[in-house]
Amino acid sequence: MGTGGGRRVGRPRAAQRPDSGLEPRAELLDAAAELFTTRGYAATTTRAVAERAGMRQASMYHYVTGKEELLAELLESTVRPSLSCARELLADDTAPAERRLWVLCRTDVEVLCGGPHNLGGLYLLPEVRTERFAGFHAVRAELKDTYRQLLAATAAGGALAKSELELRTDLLFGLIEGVILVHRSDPQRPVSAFAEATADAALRIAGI
Amino acid sequence: MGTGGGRRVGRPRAAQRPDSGLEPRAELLDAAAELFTTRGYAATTTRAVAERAGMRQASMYHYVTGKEELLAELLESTVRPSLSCARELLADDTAPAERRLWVLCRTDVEVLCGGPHNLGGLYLLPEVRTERFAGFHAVRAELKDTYRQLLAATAAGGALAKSELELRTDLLFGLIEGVILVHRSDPQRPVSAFAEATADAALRIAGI
DNA sequence: ATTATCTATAGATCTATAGATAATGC
DNA sequence: ATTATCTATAGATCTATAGATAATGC
Repeated sequence: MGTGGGRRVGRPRAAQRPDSGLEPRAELLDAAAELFTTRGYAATTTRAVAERAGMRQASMYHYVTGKEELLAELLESTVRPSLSCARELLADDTAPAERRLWVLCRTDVEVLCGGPHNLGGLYLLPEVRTERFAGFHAVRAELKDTYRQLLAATAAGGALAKSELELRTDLLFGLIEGVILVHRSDPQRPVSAFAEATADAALRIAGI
Repeated sequence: MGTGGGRRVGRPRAAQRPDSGLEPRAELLDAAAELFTTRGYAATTTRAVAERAGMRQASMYHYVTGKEELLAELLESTVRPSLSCARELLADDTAPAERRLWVLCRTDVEVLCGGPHNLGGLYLLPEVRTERFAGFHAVRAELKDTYRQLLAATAAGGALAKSELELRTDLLFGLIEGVILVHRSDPQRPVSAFAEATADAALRIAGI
């Protein structure tokens, strides 16, 4: 028997709503993603998250320890697909580095802007800088380092001094992480074309 | 008699501290800038702002109506210098548009990254999207439009179709607004050289 | 019996106001 | 008298826990 449809163990929910088909924890993550990105993390209460997920505030604690856990999981889940794509591209030596860097940029933009919520916006929250999110910072650092290595492997990048390479990596990665700001200014633009245009721009920034 | 030194009317403050030389309202704005950018707007309490400004929580209400007013004023004060610079550059037809656009980018980055606090980071707060900050959105829109006009006045920009021009303006403006993210990744970098490098990158993004 | 949920609530905030107080100014 | 500040606090939250309840499963 699947998740939906069948009778569920436990006291029924007070507010019955159409079955989303998601596990309760996924419902909570989904609700948190929506609220954190639109209202901000600190401004979102546990009550708002729980009610949007279809349960009462207290029931949320059956699945997560609190708001922080939701944010930490959302952050990491946003970087991980990009990171695994980045690792594959770094290992693949059949294509030129310029092309692989372009593909990485495009993929990243598609992930960041393509989802139902602007999850990429979470990177920008000031709260995220704290120690609590060390796990996220670790995967993010590894992703950024892959950008740096791919850039260094290009013809133009290989000729750069170390500090110049770092600067270009920062600019390039900054454009990609900040792309959500650009996306916000015209959400109607089709994501696939937008991702390609941004990848073009990213390579121009990097001086390729 | 100047602001500092002389005896002041009114009950003395409970916690005497070295005179900052600022008016009380400016002390509050300064404290708010620091706290909003580092901890986030929603996460900052009126108490934290007031105490950092050297007064008790309740005393803050003698100068401002609440947190929102502080944020609104900080936002507008960050854009206004850039906007007046932008207007001058738009009117000045002695220099080529390419050069004027470059100068605007450099100035903007210096303003955003040069201050004692990363005020530019406030642009990114989700709370800012609400109606309450319409004044800020108006000046920001005018600044962005100046970027667009300068870009359209360049040789490369003049050749673009309307939608392509909008896209390039969005990318260019997005890099500048998001530059604070890049600055964060290495705050040690000297601002003036960083501003020039970013202006170079901005023009490359725009396809110039 | 086990489970997922509920209701109720203690304790910890946080905001904004009321009213007192300690200066200077006349 | 005027002013800038203070202390105190009411009212409104918000979080996290305790304990009750209504399902299924055996």
